[in-house]
Amino acid sequence: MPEPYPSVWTRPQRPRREQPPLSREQIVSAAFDLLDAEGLDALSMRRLGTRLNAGATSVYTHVANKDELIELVVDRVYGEVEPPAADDPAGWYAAVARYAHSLRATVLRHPWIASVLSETGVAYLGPNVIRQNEAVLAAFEQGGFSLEAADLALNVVVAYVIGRSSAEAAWLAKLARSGQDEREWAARLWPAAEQAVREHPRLRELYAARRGQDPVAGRDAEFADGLDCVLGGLAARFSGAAQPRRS
Amino acid sequence: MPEPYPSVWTRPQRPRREQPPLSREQIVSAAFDLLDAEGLDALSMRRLGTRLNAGATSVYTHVANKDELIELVVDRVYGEVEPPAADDPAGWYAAVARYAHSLRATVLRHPWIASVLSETGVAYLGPNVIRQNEAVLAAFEQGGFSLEAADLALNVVVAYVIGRSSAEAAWLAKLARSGQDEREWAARLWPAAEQAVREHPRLRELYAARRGQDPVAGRDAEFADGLDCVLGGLAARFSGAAQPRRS
DNA sequence: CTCACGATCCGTACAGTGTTCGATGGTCCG
DNA sequence: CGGACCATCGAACACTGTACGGATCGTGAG
Repeated sequence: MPEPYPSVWTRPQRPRREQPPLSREQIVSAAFDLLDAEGLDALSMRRLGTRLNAGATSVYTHVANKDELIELVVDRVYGEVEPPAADDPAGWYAAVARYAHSLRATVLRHPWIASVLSETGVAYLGPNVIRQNEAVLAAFEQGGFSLEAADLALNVVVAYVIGRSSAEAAWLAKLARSGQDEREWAARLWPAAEQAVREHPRLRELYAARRGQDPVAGRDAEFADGLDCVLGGLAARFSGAAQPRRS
Repeated sequence: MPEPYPSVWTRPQRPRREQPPLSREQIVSAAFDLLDAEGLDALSMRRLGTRLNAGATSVYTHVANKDELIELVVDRVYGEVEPPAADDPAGWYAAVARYAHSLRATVLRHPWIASVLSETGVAYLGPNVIRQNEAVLAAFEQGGFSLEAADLALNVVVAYVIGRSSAEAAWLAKLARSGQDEREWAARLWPAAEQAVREHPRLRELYAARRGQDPVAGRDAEFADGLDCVLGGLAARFSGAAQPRRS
């Protein structure tokens, strides 16, 4: 590569500090956009840098790690979840159900988060996570749960919602990567699936029944149904005054 | 680097095909061992190759992708889970509970799987997964669940178990990476945690109560308790004859 | 027996990755 | 005006997954 003629004219000449140079806030936003637009694989420090009109490694002045960056982004995602309102007049059941739906919707809106939640292990100390957990505990208490029962209930609900929507999000992310429509993909999957369940009558029947149904509506309904079961179980055990069996 | 004197003598001379050269089975086993021993980051195609006394890229003859390799390993992990026995005399509840415990134990035995499950989205077509799902469906049917109810119940249980134990596994994996003891780590985390929940009375009380308790036993008990709630909810809704609310 | 073929293996190479380090140069305080 | 700070960034390091092409093998056909 021929070295450019060195003179005042060829030299980049005052790299102009024109942006409010950089800030953690900005960086997290940019990373967030990048993730939403192109998925987890597309987030590299270099690309993030250039997207900020900054050098590749300038990010490290404001963020120690890529991991740390991701923790920050994860908490920002949690910021989109609507926590249950204190003293929801519709009762704890409806409040928690709304929360669960909001949590799932948020995960599905940012499917890349699935691949990351299991590494952070639900970023325990993020301020948004903490605020929401407190609010959910309050909602359960309002419904007559003891604090220990509320804790147990919170963990059950979160586990269910995250477990379920992570799987859904992984599916959506795979779809997005391959750029195909959901029905199209499902069609291509059918032969393999039918082959795989050939010897398993129950699964075969279920798969056959699901054929040709609207997958989105089906998932929504199944989530709601399952949530109903979970909340029902919690209500039966705790609502009113009871204590959890242990401790 | 000085080129070695080229002659018959310096040339490596018949690289001797001595191993039963390679096989998908072998490769998956080696990857499995590597993952268990050193975690997900330690699995690179090159290291896997050398561990097999094979060249770095020889693996690609038997496996198309790293992703494909991981799918295979995941299904092998599922092979360790004990499916519920058909016609368990203890009843569907106990059978499913045993299955849930086995699933969790398996995940915790191989914590790296947490980071991978959410990308594969529960490797839907792996033979082991399918076999187990069929068995669980059977167990539910034996308990009087309709097939649709059994499907719903299966998904609820799996979501709960995976959601919960993924988070636990992520925690364990982080511990393993840092090489520290669990109590040690917890001690280092305390100040930050207490700071974070300062304004949140419920969480603060819960954290304080947990202080100094055995974390392993606590997690086991909480899992069992939560599982009880979930299964209770399912039983209340379906066991006996009822249908799920939405067909 | 010869020879060609297909499968297998592996060295090399490419385009990337996260992260470290040292130099650069702008900004502000004394 | 001097000097201390500090954000920025280019270059470099040790890796990564994988495509490609040549080498080597077992095997079966002629």
